[in-house]
Amino acid sequence: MTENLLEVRVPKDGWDLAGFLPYRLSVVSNTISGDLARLYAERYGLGVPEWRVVAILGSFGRMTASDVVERTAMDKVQVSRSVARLKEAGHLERVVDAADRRRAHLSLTERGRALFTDIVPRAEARIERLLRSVSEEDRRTIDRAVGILEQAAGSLAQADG
Amino acid sequence: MTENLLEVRVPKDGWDLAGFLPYRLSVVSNTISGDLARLYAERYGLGVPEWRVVAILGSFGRMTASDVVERTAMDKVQVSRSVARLKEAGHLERVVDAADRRRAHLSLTERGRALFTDIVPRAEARIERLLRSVSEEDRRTIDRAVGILEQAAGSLAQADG
DNA sequence: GGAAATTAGTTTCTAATGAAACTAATTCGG
DNA sequence: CCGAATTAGTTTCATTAGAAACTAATTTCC
Repeated sequence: MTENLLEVRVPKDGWDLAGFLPYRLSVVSNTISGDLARLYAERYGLGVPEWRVVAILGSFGRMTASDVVERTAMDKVQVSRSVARLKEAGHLERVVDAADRRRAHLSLTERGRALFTDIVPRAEARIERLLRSVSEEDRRTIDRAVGILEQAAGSLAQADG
Repeated sequence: MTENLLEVRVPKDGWDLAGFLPYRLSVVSNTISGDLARLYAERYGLGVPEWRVVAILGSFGRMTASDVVERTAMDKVQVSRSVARLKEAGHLERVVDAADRRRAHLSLTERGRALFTDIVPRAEARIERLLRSVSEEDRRTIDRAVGILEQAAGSLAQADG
């Protein structure tokens, strides 16, 4: 009765994509992210990567683009472009570092901070709606599971690819 | 001590993207999918959408493109293109339905089936490597959590967007 | 039976993506 | 110090994704 979880069975001629962890995760994640993406786009004209940069700066304050890359696991091209758009829109400002002029410190402007404090509760509300019918205990299960996966995926990331 | 899981706290001036469920899920999911995508691409010259179509047909046998869309939550454009490439590569064949000539039945060719049976164990092995250090109990936690999320996300999907 | 609506699937067009090359500033090694 | 290597960040370019329009076949409904 060892159920062979997450691994499913090797195909004689029936193997089920729908039971395959990476696939299931991507469907779930895309569905949820898509829902939020709609919120950001419709209401604020903001793409997901931009929102992430806002969220990071809103959460942790001033930092460089490289710091953002490190914290978000976004790639630097995406960060660079998001920053450009956000600056354009007046949501953040760049201050070139005096000591090392390759680097620039990013921080939210007044406008950017307003955006941040406006979005966060709405995003929370979306998640709350999603989890409306999920019990407190099940939420803990989710939280725990994601933590486990983060750790596992982390080791994967550093062990090359 | 109610810990307010997954919801975190509303920003006075500290709200943490890194604790935000959609974000965490997308990082985890992208890391894992990225790893597999590399396998498909390097070894078989196959993109993720193509692989999904192969996996579905390999798992469930003959079906139409619409059926594939329904089972995978991929969009129809992506399915259409994947099918075209797979046909080109000789991995699947299309048989137009006699009764309804808009529809075509897709199934793996010999080659396609060989591809499928070759990939599946390798994909499984990757997942096994990922979960190497994860206990049986934690695997069950993951499985349960993803199931809960699937259900929650499912209700989200049908309640418009 | 035939115009209008629906469905299956494809094509087109634009925007997003990411790898790789590039620029500019800094550090390292001798 | 000064040339080579490194680092921060940007730009270019080719691919990919996805929305919307489109084609073709089939239903619906009067």
